[in-house]
Amino acid sequence: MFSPQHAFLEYLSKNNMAATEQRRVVLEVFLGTDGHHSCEELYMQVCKQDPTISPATVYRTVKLLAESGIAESLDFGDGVTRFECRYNKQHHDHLVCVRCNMKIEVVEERIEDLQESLAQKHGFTLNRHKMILYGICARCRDA
Amino acid sequence: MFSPQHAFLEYLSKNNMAATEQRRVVLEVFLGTDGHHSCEELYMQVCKQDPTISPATVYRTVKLLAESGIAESLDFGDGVTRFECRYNKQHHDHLVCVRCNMKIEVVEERIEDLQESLAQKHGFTLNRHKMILYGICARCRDA
DNA sequence: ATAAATGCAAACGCTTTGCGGGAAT
DNA sequence: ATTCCCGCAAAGCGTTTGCATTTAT
Repeated sequence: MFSPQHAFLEYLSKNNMAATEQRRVVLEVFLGTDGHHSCEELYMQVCKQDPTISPATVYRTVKLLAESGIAESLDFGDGVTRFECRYNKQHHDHLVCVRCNMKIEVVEERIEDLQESLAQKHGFTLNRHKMILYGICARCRDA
Repeated sequence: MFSPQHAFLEYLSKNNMAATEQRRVVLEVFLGTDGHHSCEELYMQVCKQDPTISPATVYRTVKLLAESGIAESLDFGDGVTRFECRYNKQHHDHLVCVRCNMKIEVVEERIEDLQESLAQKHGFTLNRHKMILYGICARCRDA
């Protein structure tokens, strides 16, 4: 009832979709790799578990994970869509090191509040936002 | 001395690049269309002025505009890179209506400050950031 | 039995690139 | 004269899709 696995099964049955072995494997791999991963990266992991699963199935399944709210898609601007787990996780933004690509998840309530009032000031009902901070991390600067 | 045209010529000569008619036309079109435009959109405008100019040249020239600091590339997440004029314009972020695609340029100094201190708190030297707020504009909500 | 999901390979949309002829320096 | 640039067409990239077959319901 409170696991992402269960949530996914519920989403599938609610939409008359089949609970296939491939979908189970993709979800398992997705949950097992924390961080922010592309479909290609996930596919490589999936292959280790079952080499007969195709890239197309990974793309298709990850899209379902996003639609069901278990995954969230991220665009760091390098042409690749990445995904992170959103299940039972609070919203956060990202701090990205432009040198080593390290990514830190950050939250700043005051920014969120200001975004909301900024949107309101312009008559907008805010749905969501994307905020990515690019810089150089401490380790790279000292290196 | 203070026009984008001059700045571009200077950038070109500094890098041993030729001041061609095509580059002049692309710059002129870019400066003449305010807002946020894709290379394809710019190409269509360019064609009206000179139908012999190729898409490839538009892509190549716009890239030069970005490298020279006259243009800035924007990624609103729909798979198309757009460009806006950066010459003598202050930094700003964007508010995007997810329904009609209207885009408003916004600035909130307090957010900028909080971003800076948030980065510092994590040991980052901040280079730049991307912030896009997605929502529904007043007109679309009332419609 | 029906409807849906899979693997495969081809197609997609945006963008970049190799090439030979042509233009700027 | 040399270097750089252009237009063209082809390739590149991550991702999506049509199709015939296999699988879940």
